[in-house]
Amino acid sequence: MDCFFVSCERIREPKLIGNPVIVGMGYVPGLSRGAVATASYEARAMGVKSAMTISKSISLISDKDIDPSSEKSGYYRPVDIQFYKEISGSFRSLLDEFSDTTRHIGIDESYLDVTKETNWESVLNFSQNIKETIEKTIGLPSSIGVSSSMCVSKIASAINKPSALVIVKPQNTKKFLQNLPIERLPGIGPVTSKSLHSMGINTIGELSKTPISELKYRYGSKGLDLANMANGNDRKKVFSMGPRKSISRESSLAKITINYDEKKEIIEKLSLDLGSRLAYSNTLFRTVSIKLIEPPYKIHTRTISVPNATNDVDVLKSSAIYLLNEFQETPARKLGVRISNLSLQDVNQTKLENWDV
DNA sequence: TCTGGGGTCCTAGGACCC
DNA sequence: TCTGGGGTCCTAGGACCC
Repeated sequence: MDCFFVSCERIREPKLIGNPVIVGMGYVPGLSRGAVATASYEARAMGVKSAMTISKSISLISDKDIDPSSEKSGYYRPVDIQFYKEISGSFRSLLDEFSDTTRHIGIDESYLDVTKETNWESVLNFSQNIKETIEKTIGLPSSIGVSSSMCVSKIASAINKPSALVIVKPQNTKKFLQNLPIERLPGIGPVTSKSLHSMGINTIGELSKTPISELKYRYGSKGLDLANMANGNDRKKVFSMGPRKSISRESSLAKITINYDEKKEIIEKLSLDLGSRLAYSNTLFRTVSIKLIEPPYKIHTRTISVPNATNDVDVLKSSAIYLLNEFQETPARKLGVRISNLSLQDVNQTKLENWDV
């Protein structure tokens, strides 16, 4: 989806269409707080970028709801993740009608296996049809990339945003990737990118010429993935999502605190929050983790596993608090609780226990 | 540059088992 | 008392993604 959060706001508030729009996390209407989650393309053209502070953004584009007379003005809205999730759901089910094999990633991105289309002409029609249907029935603008691999399709979908349709035929893959910066490859973040630049590798073409042995030596299994992607040999298949591996809750503190009771209270609240999600599913957990971010940004994690899978909220809560004990004196800016090692409750559990007896 | 919330995968070391 | 080879599970941290 193109600037998904903004597009969602435009669905329920059409006056935002065509105007600069900024959706901010931690933003409170009327205050210059928080950071930019998503900016419309009109706002981006005026210099607003993701993750920029709202106050910086307001210095570029003032808030039209506050100052309607201003020449350079746009609309600011807080993130309403529940609403976006609803829209995401309808867009996913729409895509599921187009292909048996879909993989939905995050809130606004999906892969479709369209191998059954037999030629590129039909792929083009198919893709245009999807794009128009999403636009007409849900009101969402989107960009689509088509190729013979997930990796190249992803890059292609992003290369001409917004509202783009890019098809890369197999014989053109090398040429397409050749001069793109390595940052376009999924899996290359700030750390890997810096490391590759230090080796003099700046484009995907240059990466593809680097000996695989060297990439493997420096980056382990990831090095092999990089080599494959750079050569357009990404063999990952589109498959539906497996079961969820972990569930977590975290929250940034209004103020950095060192006080143990305050930290404990937050950990308890997050645990209960997680627990309430378990109550209505038949999910069991075996492992509990906490996360504590110490200023300026040092991440600590502690983990403990219990012998038997459970959905007992008290076990969750007391485990989390037990783990917190090690950080009695540590200042925290953010705290989180996570459960993992998930399994589904076995309906025959009781029977089995009886057998054990 | 500063740092929201929810995830996944990988690595490396340690404990433990046969 | 010293310690092979092969394996599993657990934990802490890091990198990355939307």
